[in-house]
Amino acid sequence: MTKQSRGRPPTGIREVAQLAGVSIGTVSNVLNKPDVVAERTRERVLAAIERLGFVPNRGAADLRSGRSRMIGLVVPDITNPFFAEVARGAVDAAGESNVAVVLCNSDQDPAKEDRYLDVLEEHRVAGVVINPVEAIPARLADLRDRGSKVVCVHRSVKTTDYCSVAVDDVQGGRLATEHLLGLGARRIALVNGPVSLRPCADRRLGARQAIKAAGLPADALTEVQQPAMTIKGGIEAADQLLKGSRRPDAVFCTNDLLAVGVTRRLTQAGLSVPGDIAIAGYDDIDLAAEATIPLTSVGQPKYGLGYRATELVLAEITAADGHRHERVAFHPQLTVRESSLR
Amino acid sequence: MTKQSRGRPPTGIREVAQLAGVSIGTVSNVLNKPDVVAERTRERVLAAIERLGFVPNRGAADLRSGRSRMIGLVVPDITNPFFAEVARGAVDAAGESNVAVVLCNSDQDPAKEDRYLDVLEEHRVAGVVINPVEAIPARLADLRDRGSKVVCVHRSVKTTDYCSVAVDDVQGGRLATEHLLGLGARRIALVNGPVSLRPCADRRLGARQAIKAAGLPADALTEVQQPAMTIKGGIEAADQLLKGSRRPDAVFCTNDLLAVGVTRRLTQAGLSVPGDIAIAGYDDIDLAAEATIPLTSVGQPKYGLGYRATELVLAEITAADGHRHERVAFHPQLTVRESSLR
DNA sequence: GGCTGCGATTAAACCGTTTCATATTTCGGC
DNA sequence: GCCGAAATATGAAACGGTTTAATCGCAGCC
Repeated sequence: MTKQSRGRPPTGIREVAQLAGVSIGTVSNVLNKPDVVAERTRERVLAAIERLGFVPNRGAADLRSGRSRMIGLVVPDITNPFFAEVARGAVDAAGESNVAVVLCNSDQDPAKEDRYLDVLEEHRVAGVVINPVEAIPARLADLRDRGSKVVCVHRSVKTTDYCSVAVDDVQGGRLATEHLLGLGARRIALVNGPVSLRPCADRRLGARQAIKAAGLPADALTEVQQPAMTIKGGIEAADQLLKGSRRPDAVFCTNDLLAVGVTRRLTQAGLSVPGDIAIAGYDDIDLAAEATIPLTSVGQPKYGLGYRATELVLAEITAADGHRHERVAFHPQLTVRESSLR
Repeated sequence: MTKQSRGRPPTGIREVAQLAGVSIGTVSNVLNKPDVVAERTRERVLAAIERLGFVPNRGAADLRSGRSRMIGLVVPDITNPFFAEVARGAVDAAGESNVAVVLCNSDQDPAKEDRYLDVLEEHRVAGVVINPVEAIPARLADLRDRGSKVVCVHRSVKTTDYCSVAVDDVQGGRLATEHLLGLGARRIALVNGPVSLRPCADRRLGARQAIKAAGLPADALTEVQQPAMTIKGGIEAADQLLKGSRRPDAVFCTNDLLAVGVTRRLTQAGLSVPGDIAIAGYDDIDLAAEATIPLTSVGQPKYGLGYRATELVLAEITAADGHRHERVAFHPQLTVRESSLR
């Protein structure tokens, strides 16, 4: 229990040393290289530590040793369930090594990202796991020069200057489209977000690949773009589909909210899902499984993404120099639910 | 841009001092009490800092000054959207003061909570914002004795030993029930989780208060308890309601997932929501607004909870001794949607 | 002209550890 | 019982800043 009265000078390594009757160097050894100190001594020191309720000051230790037991995690928004999962994975992985994770929300704002990176730099974090706003902010180089290892997560990185962990969106697009084709669909609508976003572009590419591989003409895939990837956006997209001359027999939405919106509008219009039109979404958010018509969706191993990225950064931190940057590609996974059951 | 070649000795305060032709003490002053140093000198120093790309080592500064620019945030699970919001609020509030937030997930496991608190203690965080597993772990006292300020969030605290921020669940229960009564409901079913959970007990209490205040007999409120507060749990609860002799004319569920389940089962059974039965949920999760029948729900200012708690802890940290602990109670807010429209 | 007072600057001590060169102890072997 | 090597323990320096007491320069004042 080791109560201390408020305000008592904090117990430090020297008081432990004094109580145990050894030098402070020995106490330090007990803490860091227990095998180098004789058992009897070690026990005595440990007893003193216990008795005094001594908790080493990691900051001081880090200062002297030049190491650091903190990493930064920079995500656009922890409120986004996707990144919450990523964060969870990161924190868990770091926790295994007793490394603390500093959370930062960039809000997709380069300036904000910068500010947080400043903070991380000041704290001399050992590493940073980041979903960068821009492709590769030059800023990251500074960070690394200052000694922090950097790993990019959920963003494809061209350079081999950093480790990175991402999910193959092209494959995901292919997966969903192949599934719909397998159902017998021949006129597939792609409800997409802004293709300026890499994931949207990649998922579309995957869809096209699947169409081509199936030997179908390119116009078997028609695209509707929607600036906002929300339920409302999905509803609007569905309206467009309903207006069109040739109704599709399947819809692939590049995210689940769009898919939910589309589903809602189509059923509302009297069409049966999946009877008349099969639907697949992307991201496999909670809502997908819980929707009135459970939604087929391409899931991403979000937790794994964060976990692995953090493992990588920890490895790079520990690595005795010889470190080869790694580019890890996770595979998306298709979960088939009622919305595409025939 | 200030590039540094890999491995160059990191620029420290002394190199800045040398370049600026001043002592290191002056540089420190420029950093911490800019007004105490002459303008000309300050400019010279700032120029040197800029030129060298100097970034102060916060850890070293904290060590000597005894302060700390980090706080810990301990939540059960960042993956839970509720706590994601809280975290967002906390990070934002801390960011205002350039304080870093270390994220910890206790998983409702006292042992895990303890381990994370150890980590925070070692890092000598200035404060901790925590949603504690148990009412008030004795552990928190240790933390505080070590110098960290502690604020409890989203958990009612009996003692006045800590600041705390919580939402009034009794009021929330009352709010929802009053609303249903106002609709003309006279037989209300309460679909509740385990009342061993404080929020569940409180929300029920609020419901009862509303019934009583309306001058209705206590049995105007019937309760169905469900161990799992999930959609599936809601479906099962609805089954019980359907079996019962006197069908209720309104249902108050103590969380939204239950409510979604109940709604789904009732409509599936041919009943109209809100026509035959009005439904209200609790928490106002995203799903509530996005459900097929948008759900009336009692919302909690989650973001505000985290933001305020962090403000409090920062204030307590800064406070020059004279600090009175504060118990902040947030008011829940009812959002009426289709599920209870008449 | 000497003294005071004040703002600006400095040098040295210090924060709590780790590190490392050095000192001391232990111990097997003869 | 002695020797040298191996095993342990030690003390001081160092990490990168902040803090404090002391110093410096200089204007104002009698």
